[in-house]
Amino acid sequence: MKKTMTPGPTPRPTATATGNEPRRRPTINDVARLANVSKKTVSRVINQSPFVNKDTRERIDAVIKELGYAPDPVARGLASRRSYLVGLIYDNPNPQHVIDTQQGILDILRGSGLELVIHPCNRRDKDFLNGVRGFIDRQKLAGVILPSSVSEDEDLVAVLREHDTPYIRIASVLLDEPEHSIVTNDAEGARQAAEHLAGLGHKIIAHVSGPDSFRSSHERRSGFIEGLKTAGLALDKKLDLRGAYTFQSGVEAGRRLMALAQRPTAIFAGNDEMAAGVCQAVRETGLDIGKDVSVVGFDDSPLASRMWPALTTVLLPIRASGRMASVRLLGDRLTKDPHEEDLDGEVHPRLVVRASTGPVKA
Amino acid sequence: MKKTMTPGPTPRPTATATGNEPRRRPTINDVARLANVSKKTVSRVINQSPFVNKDTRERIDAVIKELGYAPDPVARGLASRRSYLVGLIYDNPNPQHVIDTQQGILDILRGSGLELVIHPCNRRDKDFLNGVRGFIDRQKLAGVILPSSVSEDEDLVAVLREHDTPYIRIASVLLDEPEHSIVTNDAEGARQAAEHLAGLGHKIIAHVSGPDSFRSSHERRSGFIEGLKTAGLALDKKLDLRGAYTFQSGVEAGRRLMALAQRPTAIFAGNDEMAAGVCQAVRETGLDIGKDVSVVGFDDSPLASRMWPALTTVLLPIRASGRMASVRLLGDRLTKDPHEEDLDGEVHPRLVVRASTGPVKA
DNA sequence: TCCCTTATTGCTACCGGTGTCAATGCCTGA
DNA sequence: TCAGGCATTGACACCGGTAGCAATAAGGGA
Repeated sequence: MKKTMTPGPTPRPTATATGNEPRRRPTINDVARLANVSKKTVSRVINQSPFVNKDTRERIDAVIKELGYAPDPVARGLASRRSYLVGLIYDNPNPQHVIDTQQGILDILRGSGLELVIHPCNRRDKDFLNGVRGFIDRQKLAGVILPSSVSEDEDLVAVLREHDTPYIRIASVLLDEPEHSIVTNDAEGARQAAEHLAGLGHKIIAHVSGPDSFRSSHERRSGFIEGLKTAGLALDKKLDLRGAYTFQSGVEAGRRLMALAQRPTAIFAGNDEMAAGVCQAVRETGLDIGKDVSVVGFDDSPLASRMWPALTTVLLPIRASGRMASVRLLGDRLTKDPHEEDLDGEVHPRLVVRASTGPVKA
Repeated sequence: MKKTMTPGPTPRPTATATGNEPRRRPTINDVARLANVSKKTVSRVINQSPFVNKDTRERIDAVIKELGYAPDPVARGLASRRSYLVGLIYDNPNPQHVIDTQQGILDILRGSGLELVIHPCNRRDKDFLNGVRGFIDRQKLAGVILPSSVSEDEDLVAVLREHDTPYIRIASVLLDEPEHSIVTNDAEGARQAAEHLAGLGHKIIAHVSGPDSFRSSHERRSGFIEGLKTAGLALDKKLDLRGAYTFQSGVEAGRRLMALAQRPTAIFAGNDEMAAGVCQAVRETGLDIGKDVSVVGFDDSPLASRMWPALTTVLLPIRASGRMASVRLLGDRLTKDPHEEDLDGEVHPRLVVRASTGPVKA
């Protein structure tokens, strides 16, 4: 239908031919012209407006398909004052968490025309809020997802509200209205860890918790204590240490525990990083992990399965929480219907038993 | 100059007033009006056009500052047919690589008004190219960065060229014109590993390489062989195994090596994942890592420093390569001048000696 | 003094969509 | 037969910038 009559060489095979000319993407105007309607009507069709006659809609859909037309998200963003970008803000975290969250979000975004823009930040940096402000103000994000590393920051959330940016917080407990939250129920996982250790006959059990500033530290600790209680045990004050979710802090806590007159026979660390550190400290003492001392972590990071002996830990379904967050955030803007299980607002941790735990020595 | 004379109600307080009304962002029109110039001239200023009178420029800059104006990237994207988004496409995430690359890119993007959009993919999926095509066609990316997991895919690169999307490939060796490449010189690091082991007196040294399909596997292997040669050693065919860059493949290769009549006293694995697997296999035999058998990895992943004993490995400056790629990709679009060291087109690996290697047993 | 250059700047038309609101056609009840 | 209501559709302005080119002012040489 185009310049097919030119007598010259290379007569451009078919419609999809890619000569070396610019090859412009079809626009809404092209569709409108070919379907013989106004662009507004085409716009209605691509936005699934119910006020379009069935025949008209079919005709337009046919043209869209023939042309391979897809609306330009940039233009849509400008006109509607809402970009087709989803923001992910996070702080330094555990790489595996980041990756899993990204994957989860993308599981949902894929095919919807939305893209994921990432924005790591540093909450200790006093300028971090301005960075975030710039980010969400510049791009008019379709929404923002806040994983656990930043979801508890009320100042951050205030900024989002201020800019009318929809958001979802992923956290160990409910922090907000349920519509804005995905709950990971960390306490549940810790409880399982406690029951597992108690079930192996351990009585002298220690805990190394994460930093005070994270809600998850408290949740994991209190879930653990609760689990112990169920088994008729209590957490001795001397065996209740605080770490910082880092490997090094795990090493230090482990050393302190190993130096005690009455050493624990089992240790539950608030995450795998610290658990790995604890293992190192135990080894320094010449004791065997899984035999002399059982160690449990939290997260099921890649580290856990690659350590020697492999670490018993609590698997937190981060990727699933990312999917749920996206579904909740975008709901109506998604093209395909989400899976049933992603509609739920919470995930449940699960204990993964490996070689780092064993029955208490007689 | 505005509608100040209207007698009606709600005379709209002042320009900067922020009641609780929406608080509209200033636009180029606001700047133009206040500076008493046309928007085109303001546009020239924000785009650093040289054809603006100095006084005019200063006046406009002052207004911009006063208003806190920042151009809307979406509108700019629409008008200029180039978004302010940088794409990162990658496969197979070694999480740490992904994170480091993202960080490196963001080190440079930060403050430039550009954002990072991520697009993980699966090269084994036959539809992956279409996914990528949709991605770069929809968003008109300012550019794309291809880290080593995808940089060798010529079909992918062809798609980028086809869509006139600028790109940079990060790879172990030069794959393209230098302007499109960042080179990581993996061979160099492997050579250091060989020299280290030879220096410890090892003679019977094995290698577990990555999969054939990655250039980096060959580079690391041939660098290693070269290093051995320098030390007067050669890589025995029986000790030259192929893995898949996965933990499990490392375990398997390690077992095979441990089953040999003449066991190697040192093993160099093509990455840390496999090295961890090798360590596990060695342990199964009852031998001690670092004493009976020395093991060297490649990447310096978090795993390396958290293992017991900590792994001697080759640190690959991934983050720096991400920075370089961004600088090369965006050059002129960046607001602040890049650091000297980020202008270089290649990074150099470095051996990190830890506890998994030691002198050969007498 | 006048025409031609060069330096600046603004007018106007887009980019590819969306929002508002009026217009059109047809059906229904009075 | 006529007004009113519902279902559809389109005209037009606008989102916030950029691009091409004409317009205007100032400087220089003949």
